Amino acid sequence: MNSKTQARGYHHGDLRTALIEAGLALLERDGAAGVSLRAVARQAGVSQAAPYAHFAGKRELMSAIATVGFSRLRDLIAPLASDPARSIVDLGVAYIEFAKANPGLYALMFGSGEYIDSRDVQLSHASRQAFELLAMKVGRRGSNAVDDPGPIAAWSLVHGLVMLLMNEKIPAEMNERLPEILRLLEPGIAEHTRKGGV
Amino acid sequence: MNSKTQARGYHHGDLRTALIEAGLALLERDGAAGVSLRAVARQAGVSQAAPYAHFAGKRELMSAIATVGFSRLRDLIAPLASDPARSIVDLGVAYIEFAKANPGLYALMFGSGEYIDSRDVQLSHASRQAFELLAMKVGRRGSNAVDDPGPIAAWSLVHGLVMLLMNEKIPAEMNERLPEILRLLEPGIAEHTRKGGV
DNA sequence: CCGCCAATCTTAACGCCGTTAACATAATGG
DNA sequence: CCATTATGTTAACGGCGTTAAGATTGGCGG
Repeated sequence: MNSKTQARGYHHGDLRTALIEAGLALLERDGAAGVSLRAVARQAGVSQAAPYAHFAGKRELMSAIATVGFSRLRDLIAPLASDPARSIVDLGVAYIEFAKANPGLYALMFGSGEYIDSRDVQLSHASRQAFELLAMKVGRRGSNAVDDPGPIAAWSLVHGLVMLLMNEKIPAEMNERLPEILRLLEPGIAEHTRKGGV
Repeated sequence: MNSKTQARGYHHGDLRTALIEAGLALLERDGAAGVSLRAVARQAGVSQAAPYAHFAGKRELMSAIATVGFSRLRDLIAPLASDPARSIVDLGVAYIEFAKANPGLYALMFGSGEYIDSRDVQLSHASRQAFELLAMKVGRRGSNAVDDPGPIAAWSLVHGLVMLLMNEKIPAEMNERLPEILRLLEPGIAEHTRKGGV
């Protein structure tokens, strides 16, 4: 079915990709706890030690999976970020929907350094790309995203909401009031943009 | 040295407490990955299966540790929340400092359900207490915290900031601009309070 | 076309983990 | 005072990440 997922002989053909896809599948099926190198290898129809030909260890596999997650997030919000008809709140809602649709993946992407290596080059590059899309809409023009408190506040608010909702720290009823919550940041951002903008 | 930490005979005396304290110590020394039931038991000078006399399994121990974390957080912010001279931003800064001083513990408290049981009675009670202190300062009077978007937005913003800083998704230089970022929420909260307040 | 090399994959083993079962010890209270 | 019960021990199970040693194979230089 898939392009190269059919293992035939001794060699797989595209095991690296197959392992990442198997990891993504296990992540959503059984949660992060269900993702083990051995389980991923099993899922890909390969022996337990085979992944070590493509990844130095578990953290590297997990980082690769998280990188795929950031790419998907970027692809999801890119059209919204460049569409002037979409508001900041629209962007936030789409972001939250991505997290709710892929809870295991999202938790991996933003989890502590236990599973992934935050300094992995591919990974931090992918996460920066996603962030800059957000900043394009939120930030004041002419400043680079990393120095601008506006986008950072927006990302933090949205990310915090997602985490607290997912881990049941705030009640699920709040799901329907997300736009209302996100809007609370708008006056502050507007004021800040006016003060510091071009 | 400690009150009852000195194991003497066959029976420990207060093993439950000792295990939680050992877990807290390992959490900060080696990170969440270094906390295993066996390591905790070892640290407490007791056999590998001894913890099962006090906890049903690893998740229950971890939940107990996280509960202690929420109690500490509550004790830290309680005086600030009830002091009218302290602003919302002061509260947020103190919160973030707690997280930075206890990164392993904080990550456990707000981590996914993999290690802890979010529905644990003690745990959710302790986390609610801490949240209500925040709401006392941020929320509009007369509404219960859980229904008020203001406190939820404030908590989300602060929590998101902490997580993104800890996991190196935003640069560490932002540490010095936290008050500036937190202030971005103030206009929105003020407006919202005026509209819906008593 | 052939032979060799490097990449890829396998099996086997190590120590660590969570958990359970069977048993030992000690504190307590009827 | 002795039996019950809470607390602790040792031993074992399967699963995990990782490494070592060897098998298989695709591809490239001759």
